Amino acid sequence: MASASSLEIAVLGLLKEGPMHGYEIRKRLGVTLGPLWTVSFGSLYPCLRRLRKSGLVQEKTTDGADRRRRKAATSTKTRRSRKVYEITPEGETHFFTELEEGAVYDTDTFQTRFAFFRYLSKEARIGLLERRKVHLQEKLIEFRDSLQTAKERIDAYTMQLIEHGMEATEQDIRWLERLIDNERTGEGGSGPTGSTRNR
Amino acid sequence: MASASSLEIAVLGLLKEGPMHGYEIRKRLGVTLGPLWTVSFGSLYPCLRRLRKSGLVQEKTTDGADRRRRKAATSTKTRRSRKVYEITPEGETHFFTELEEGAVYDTDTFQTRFAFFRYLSKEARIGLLERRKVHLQEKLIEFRDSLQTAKERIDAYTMQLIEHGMEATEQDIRWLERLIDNERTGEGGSGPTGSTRNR
DNA sequence: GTTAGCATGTAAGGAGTTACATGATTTT
DNA sequence: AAAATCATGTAACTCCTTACATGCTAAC
Repeated sequence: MASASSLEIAVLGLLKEGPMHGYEIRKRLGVTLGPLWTVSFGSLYPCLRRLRKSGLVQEKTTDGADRRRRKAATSTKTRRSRKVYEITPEGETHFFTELEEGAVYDTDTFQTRFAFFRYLSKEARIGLLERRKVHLQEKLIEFRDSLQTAKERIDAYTMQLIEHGMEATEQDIRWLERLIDNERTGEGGSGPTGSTRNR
Repeated sequence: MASASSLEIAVLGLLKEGPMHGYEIRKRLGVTLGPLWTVSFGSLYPCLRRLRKSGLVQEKTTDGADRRRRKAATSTKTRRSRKVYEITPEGETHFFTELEEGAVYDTDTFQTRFAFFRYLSKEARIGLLERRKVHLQEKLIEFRDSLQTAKERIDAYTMQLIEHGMEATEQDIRWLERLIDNERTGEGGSGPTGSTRNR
């Protein structure tokens, strides 16, 4: 069971909220992970097949009436035969393991974990945030070294690029520091922790 | 001649400074495009082959002494047979076309163009910066709509993700505005334009 | 003489995309 | 009846990566 892609994690995390079919998963991805995270069907359906083959999700056995046999359904929308997937116990285990152990070196990977932070303990959340912070600080040092070493040889535009990269990284670090602070003080009002377990 | 990848543009741009072999190109990419831009050889060499087949670069005919025939060279480092590439006139044309017409929707694509801004006219530079700015402003609107539409349904952590995404985008826009301003005022001190044509 | 660094290249594979193919249901 | 939307899936392609294979030259 090789390390899962961000998409696999996101699908598992979404299915934890309840059984869903592919088309719906795609729509919800944009809501849960931010409007910029979109996935094509050509990527999503093969992903679902992989997850099913690994036993991390399964096709839901349509409880009660068999959808396919009904004609002219009673207001319950029938539509085309949809495959509704649900997460398996193995999928849950895998999801939690991946969520905690996930690499923090890649922005996408980190953001995918972050979007499902509500499923982690406060300690695990702080751990991931700290690891991400350390990584960004190392990145910042790389930027500084690069400026130091190449100072004379680099183009003014490259300089702008590097300086802007540093500013963006510094802003990311400040964001992480605020989040860590929020977690530590337990926050008592509109903060993250207990909220939005809306299901 | 399909639209070139960022790597192809970067290689052509680097070769405009003078003939180079693959190993050296890789080292210089990090200097010109910032420390985070690295490419593996497994990606670079096939790219060079593609560029040669398209006639955008050519193997330099070793002027003067033929490297391979010399034994025990006279202090000039011989090393292993290296293939030195140089940009062709077609490559130059292609480079300029791609540089000006390049998409601004993708961060990598834009940054690659930006790193070679010194080869563009002030008007072309301002044009690209403005197009990038418009794109980021549209992205910002997408973020805002997403918050508006999903307000009630989204998790507090997703909210943090979206808000941070917006802050980062706003910072990017301010950076672009500063750059546009610099270009317009023609800047008279340490600004971009005339500097660093150091070769 | 062995290790480190310079130098080029191939093979396999991962993770995504677009375009295509198909078909059901709802709205106009 | 046509068009839009819901719904699933495959095929071909892109662009990158890691791991491997090879070999030269300089330094210890």
